[in-house]
Amino acid sequence: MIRVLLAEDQALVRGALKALLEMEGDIVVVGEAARADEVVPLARETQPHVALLDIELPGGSGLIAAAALRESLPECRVVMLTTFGRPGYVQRALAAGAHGFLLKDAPAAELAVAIRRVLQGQRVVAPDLALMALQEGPSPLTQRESEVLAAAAGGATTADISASLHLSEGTVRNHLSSAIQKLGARTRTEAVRIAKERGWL
Amino acid sequence: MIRVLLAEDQALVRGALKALLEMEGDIVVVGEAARADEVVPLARETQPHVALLDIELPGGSGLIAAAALRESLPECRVVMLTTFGRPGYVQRALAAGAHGFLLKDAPAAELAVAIRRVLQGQRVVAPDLALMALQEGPSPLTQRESEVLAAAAGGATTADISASLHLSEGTVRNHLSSAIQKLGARTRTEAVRIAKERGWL
DNA sequence: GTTTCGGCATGACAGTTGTCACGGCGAGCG
DNA sequence: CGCTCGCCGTGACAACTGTCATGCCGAAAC
Repeated sequence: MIRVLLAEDQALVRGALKALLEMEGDIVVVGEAARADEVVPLARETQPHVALLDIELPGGSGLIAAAALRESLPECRVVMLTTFGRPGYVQRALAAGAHGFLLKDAPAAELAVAIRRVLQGQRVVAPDLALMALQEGPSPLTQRESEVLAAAAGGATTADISASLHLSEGTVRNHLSSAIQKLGARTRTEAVRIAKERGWL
Repeated sequence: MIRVLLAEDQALVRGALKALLEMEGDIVVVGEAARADEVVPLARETQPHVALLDIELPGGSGLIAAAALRESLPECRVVMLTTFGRPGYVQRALAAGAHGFLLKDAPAAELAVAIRRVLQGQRVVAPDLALMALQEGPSPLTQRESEVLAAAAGGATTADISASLHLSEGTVRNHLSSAIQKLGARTRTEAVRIAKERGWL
């Protein structure tokens, strides 16, 4: 039997995925987590062969959970599961030690296939996503630019950002201006949208 | 047997929900739609007792599909299913003729229960959502304000909005200013964020 | 029939934002 | 070492944004 840990914040989807997996016969869901910080303790307790992690989880992202899992249970394979094909996520997920990366857009039959492949040591990435990831490349933003842009995402003003990051307003505007140019945007708002679409935020 | 139509854009989630429902024994999924505009034709063909509609669907929202379904198959009950508890959605969904409104946060067991209740003529709304909907009330924005705010959501400038809605720039700024005040925001970006959170966009 | 409200518009104003030029500091590199 | 690059800052300027006062129009409400 393949022992699977399931991390997904929406209970209904989590329950449905469990039903789907257990229809396979040779798969059993040994643990269910709704938050990122529940993953490692639960994995220690249940010793799964594979952890299926949603990338967007409360209590820290699935990426953090994947890295933590890699530390404490190196034997456990990690498959990331996510809604949007943000290409930036793929690189970050693989860097965090994930063995597979699936979209929720994929057909249901593919899930069990992916789990078996990953258990055999293969890396499984949704093909169109892999392509996109190669095309887009990694984020062109420096760390500071990302921070400033992230702070601007919620609608904060320049003054708000400068206060929260302990920078001068002029510097904040410079970083934003740089990010706007790199992303081909015309306003900070547009830059935020583009960065989010690409998974760079 | 209860005949169910399933509309959900993410194939994996759709397949998983189907597996969950069919575990019940007395429920059969007779149709699966990935887009809003597939719902009515598919329903005509498959004659379901209940349609389970995600609110966020490509090809028009689930709200539109619900209203169209109410027109062409009045016998068919409608249950909306959504990710976020945007209170504004509840009112709009009920106005569109939905009989139930569930969150994907709800426990998996609740889904079948809700379907059976709705079939018996009851209205089923997730209790915490109903409360929030009453607290928040409907959107305070006029139609024009909503349109302008929606156009601003993607990062468009005042000039862009005025062009796409055939208004003067001054008028756009007035509508935005009004929306910003009504929402208690300080910038258009913040107003967009607040309106989205409340389901008013 | 007068009042109220939403929509549309103009003009003016202060404040914010995006850009540019310029300089300084520290880290990595040939 | 000199060079580049990221980071931080300043000052200045044009453009954009948010607000306000004021006005006109049509529809709904009293």
